[in-house]
Amino acid sequence: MPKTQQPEKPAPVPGSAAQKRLQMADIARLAGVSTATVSRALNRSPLVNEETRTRILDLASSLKYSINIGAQNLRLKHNRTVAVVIPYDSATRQHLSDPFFLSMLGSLADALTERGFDMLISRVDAEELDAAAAPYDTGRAIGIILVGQWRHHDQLNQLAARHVPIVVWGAQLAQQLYTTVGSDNVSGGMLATDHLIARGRRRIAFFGDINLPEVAQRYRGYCNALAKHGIAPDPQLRVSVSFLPTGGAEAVDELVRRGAAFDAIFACSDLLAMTSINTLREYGKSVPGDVAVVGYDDIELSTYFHPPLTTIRQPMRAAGHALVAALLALVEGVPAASEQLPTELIVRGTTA
Amino acid sequence: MPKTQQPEKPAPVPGSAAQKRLQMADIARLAGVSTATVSRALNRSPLVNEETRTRILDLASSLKYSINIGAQNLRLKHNRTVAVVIPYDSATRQHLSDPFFLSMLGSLADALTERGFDMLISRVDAEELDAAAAPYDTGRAIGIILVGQWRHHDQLNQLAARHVPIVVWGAQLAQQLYTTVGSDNVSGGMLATDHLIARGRRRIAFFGDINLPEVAQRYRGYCNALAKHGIAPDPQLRVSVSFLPTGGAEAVDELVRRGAAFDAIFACSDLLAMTSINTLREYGKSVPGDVAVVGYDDIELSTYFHPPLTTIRQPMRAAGHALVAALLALVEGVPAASEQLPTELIVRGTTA
DNA sequence: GTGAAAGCGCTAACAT
DNA sequence: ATGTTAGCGCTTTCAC
Repeated sequence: MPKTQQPEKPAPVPGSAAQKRLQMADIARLAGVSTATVSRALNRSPLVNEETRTRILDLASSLKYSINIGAQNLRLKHNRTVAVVIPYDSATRQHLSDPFFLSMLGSLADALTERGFDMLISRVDAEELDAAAAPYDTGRAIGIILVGQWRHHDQLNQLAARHVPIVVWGAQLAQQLYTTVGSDNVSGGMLATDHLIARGRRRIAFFGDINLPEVAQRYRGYCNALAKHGIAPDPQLRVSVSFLPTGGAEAVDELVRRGAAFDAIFACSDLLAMTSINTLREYGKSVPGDVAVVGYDDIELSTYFHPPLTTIRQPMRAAGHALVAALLALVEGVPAASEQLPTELIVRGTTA
Repeated sequence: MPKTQQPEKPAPVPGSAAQKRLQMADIARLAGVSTATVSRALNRSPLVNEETRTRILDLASSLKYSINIGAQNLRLKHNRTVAVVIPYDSATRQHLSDPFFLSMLGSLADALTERGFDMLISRVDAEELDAAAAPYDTGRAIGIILVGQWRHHDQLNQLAARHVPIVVWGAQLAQQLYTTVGSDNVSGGMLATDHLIARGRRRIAFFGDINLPEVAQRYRGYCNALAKHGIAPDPQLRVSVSFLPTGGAEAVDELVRRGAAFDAIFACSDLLAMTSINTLREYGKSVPGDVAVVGYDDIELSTYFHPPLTTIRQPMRAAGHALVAALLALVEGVPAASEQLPTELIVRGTTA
């Protein structure tokens, strides 16, 4: 018996790996060489004889042998996994209802795949944000991409101070130790508001929770644009509303309850814009006739909504690539500057 | 020097792990014990002295030490990672535009998290579906959950024949070696169609690509319901259409081009239903007045659409749990039966 | 060109 | 109650 010890129980308990997985030693035995040679052959080392190499490669592929990445990682102290963390609201524990997130996940998956990285997804309670570092702390992932800054600036700073390689999708803030990638929210807010003003609207409502940094910046852009045209922002027209899908109805109801006159809405997400438009309709208001609406994100459905939604596009593909590039820089020890991606106004039917 | 060898270059290359990560030996040294004791303390073994245990635990937590899961997995031959694979259409390489997928990912994330599993996401070319097994083959994951059966029955059977633990979200088919979890599509199709008939509709169009197994089953349900009321399915009313967001417009256009009279539509996804309704509007047709519409999936937006969408709900939470439960059974070597989850008719405005 | 041996960070027999 | 030791599956020096 070449094997020495058999200490652990071999029973296939829940979560245990499969039983009889082929390993390098098996290939070595079958090829009549040592595991060292198999390893070299598999890694295309020039040291191994042409003939031996092909023999081993053929054997491995006909047996569908794949090298065990866990063991390889351990030996190489390598890792090609990135964790993508999505905070969820612990109060509602609701599913991500915004298609924007899916789009972001898709972009990240693409960007990571292109670079040969795997993507580990985890959801963490937004109130326990330092749990976000777990995949890094345990060595599962080389770094963290956090989608959704919420209002947890301080916790994120703490993570960065611990030297957890982390990149956050969100707004760039003062006193920020971590790297963010986001779209230029101020300019997004301005583009939307400028456009509405150019369409002759003056009573422009703002829908969004300005406690969220990104929304606060969009609001700043909104105010800038108003100021540029000598319009004072009317607090009556700012409705604080969550990103939940009920937001649109709540916001329109609130506006009506306040008795505020308005001829336009700038909503901080397309979903919010769409549900707002549906609610406006119930109040007998037409879009864009009575009320022009601009959304944010340019989710795919916006084109197919009725009327097609004017919106601010965030460049999702670029976002995925920028997030990944920044994270990999951090991992290599290169400080990564925060980045603001350009936003773009997409004019469609809701402001025709 | 206690260390023996220093063979590899320590340069932080791309993808390399961070430099100076704390490990068990460090804690052991600082606590003045052996690594075995640290290991035991960390695993709450009753063998270690109360006082020692607390000392070690305190030390570890104050130093923010986390055990290296890769090494632990290797030693334990354990693994608590499940791969979720989402095929994409290689032709369009398009992002998943359907919120249904996000919802599914959310459910899976929840179900896996509850059971203490991590979720690795990968996207594979739908034409290269055996690449789906890679995370399993390389030992990264203990099994695969594939969301989106498409038309790759044979490739899936091959994977199952290789004993890859795999569970597929989709329809149950004949000659199937792999386990599926899906909703009861036949009954879903019947519920939708029965409901439309009960509302007095007789010329019910069917929108969906019946090359997809799930859609084929829904079509069967549709035909059953029609037959039950002595209505012959009119081929003119079946429009084959993809799940892309342009589908609704294309399908309605096609129907109009055919000159087919219709007073209802059963669409195989909510997205399809919504874009169809918008297109109907462009043709001056009212919903539900001229045309009643039933969708499928009950995505969150359906409630907030205008008019709110009547649809067939697939139980997403249950789906996530069922998929995970089936996979874990397979991993333990227990054959897992395919499962059909009940569907439910949700009546809203589009069939009022 | 190939093999023997050491060790990545951890756990569990087996001592003591 | 704790330490010693072997080894999970792999890669790489160092010998031959």
